[in-house]
Amino acid sequence: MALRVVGALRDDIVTMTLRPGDVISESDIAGRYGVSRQPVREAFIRLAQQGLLMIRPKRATVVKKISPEGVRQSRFIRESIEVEIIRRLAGHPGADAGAVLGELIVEQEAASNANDSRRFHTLDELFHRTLARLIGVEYAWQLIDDHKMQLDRVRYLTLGSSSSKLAISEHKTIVAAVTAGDVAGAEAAMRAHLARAEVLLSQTIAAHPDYFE
Amino acid sequence: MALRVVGALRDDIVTMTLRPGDVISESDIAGRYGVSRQPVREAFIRLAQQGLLMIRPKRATVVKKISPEGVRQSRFIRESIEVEIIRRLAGHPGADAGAVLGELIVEQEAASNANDSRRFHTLDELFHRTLARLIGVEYAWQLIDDHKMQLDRVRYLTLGSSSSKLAISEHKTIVAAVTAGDVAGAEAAMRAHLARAEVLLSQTIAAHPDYFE
DNA sequence: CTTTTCTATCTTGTATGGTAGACGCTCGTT
DNA sequence: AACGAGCGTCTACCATACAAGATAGAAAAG
Repeated sequence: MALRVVGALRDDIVTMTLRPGDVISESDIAGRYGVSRQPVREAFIRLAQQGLLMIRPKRATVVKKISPEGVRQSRFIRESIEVEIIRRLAGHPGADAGAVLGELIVEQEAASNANDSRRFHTLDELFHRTLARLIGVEYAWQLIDDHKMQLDRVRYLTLGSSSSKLAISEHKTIVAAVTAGDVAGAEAAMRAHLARAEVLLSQTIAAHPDYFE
Repeated sequence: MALRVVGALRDDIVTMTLRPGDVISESDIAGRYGVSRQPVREAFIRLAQQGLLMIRPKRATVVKKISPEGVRQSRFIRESIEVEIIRRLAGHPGADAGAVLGELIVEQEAASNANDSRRFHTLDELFHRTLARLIGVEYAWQLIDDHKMQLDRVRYLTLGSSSSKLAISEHKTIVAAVTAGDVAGAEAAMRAHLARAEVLLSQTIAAHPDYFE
């Protein structure tokens, strides 16, 4: 049941129901979920290790503000790994890689046309995860996923401004380069695709400066 | 004081004082360190999140066996990031990069000549961390450090077989390529340097099969 | 002798009480 | 009026007690 608290709190944080800077306490959350303080405490520890909370001994626990530097370095990590993935994939593209990825893009177009940004986000994530799976490093994506929570908070603030058409176009470019075995082209396309998150961050900082440190 | 337990247990695990597969319990560790069960429990949670322990509900807690697949993927992550680091560094080598790294290599040679493998290991780690710092992504190295614990357990099993001379030679090759601005050469040197860990893993699995899953 | 069932014991999980530290407010002093 | 000291209150932290599940071994039945 402590895990339930973890999930609930994490959702509240990434959906900005609990906003950066908000102060919470073990007793507070315990009463809100009808459990004891102990499971809440353990949930706090888990979330603090994931960088979502900041436990201040003897004082209080606050929802961590988003660190622009941290987001920047998370982006660096993601770009490093995804570039390596795409290079290896373009170097040895499996037989069914093009088909599997193409199928995903079709679904993304459907979601985009239906203006279902939530589903598009899920499919976008699945696209990148599939790239990792195709070369047998799905665990690596799991790592990215952990560090992506910070960026997801940013993304949630700018929902609706989803330029899904552009993203789909970039996905197509990537897949084309992969199936053609064009390593350098695939790498460049991936870097361009990921670079768009940079402007997203700048815009969000300007729009919500109090959520950042 | 819970953090003290975390540190002590982590040291015991990476130094193989607590071996993979060993069963421990909260009460056991609590009595051993003269504290209550609660701090120990929180320490277990932290170490479980770091992949060193496996909490089996209502049964027991075991020191996680080393997953060859996990080590392999950790190596993939590390190689991805370090290659990206070295490429950027070779592309824009700072003025003092060569001097700083050269100084570290000198110390490594001293440690190697003195057969101080413990100090050499520290200096080796510092070398790679410095590479990250030189392009402003020290946080990225911190990530590698977390995932490196698994490999450190392997490394501890094969202490003494440290081919430090070879490592130093490879470090020199890397630094030379960086100062020369040779991006491709630096990348190749780094990949070769990291690839040696692969054979280390195979040898260790053969020598201690019961420590792996 | 084999198999099955039940119980004793060990484990983690949860709840609650007490402790020490840090902040903020009030009251006293200058 | 302005500043400082003291006290109340809130916090995370630790210790203890209780509860529930899972296993191992003994005992009983076949």
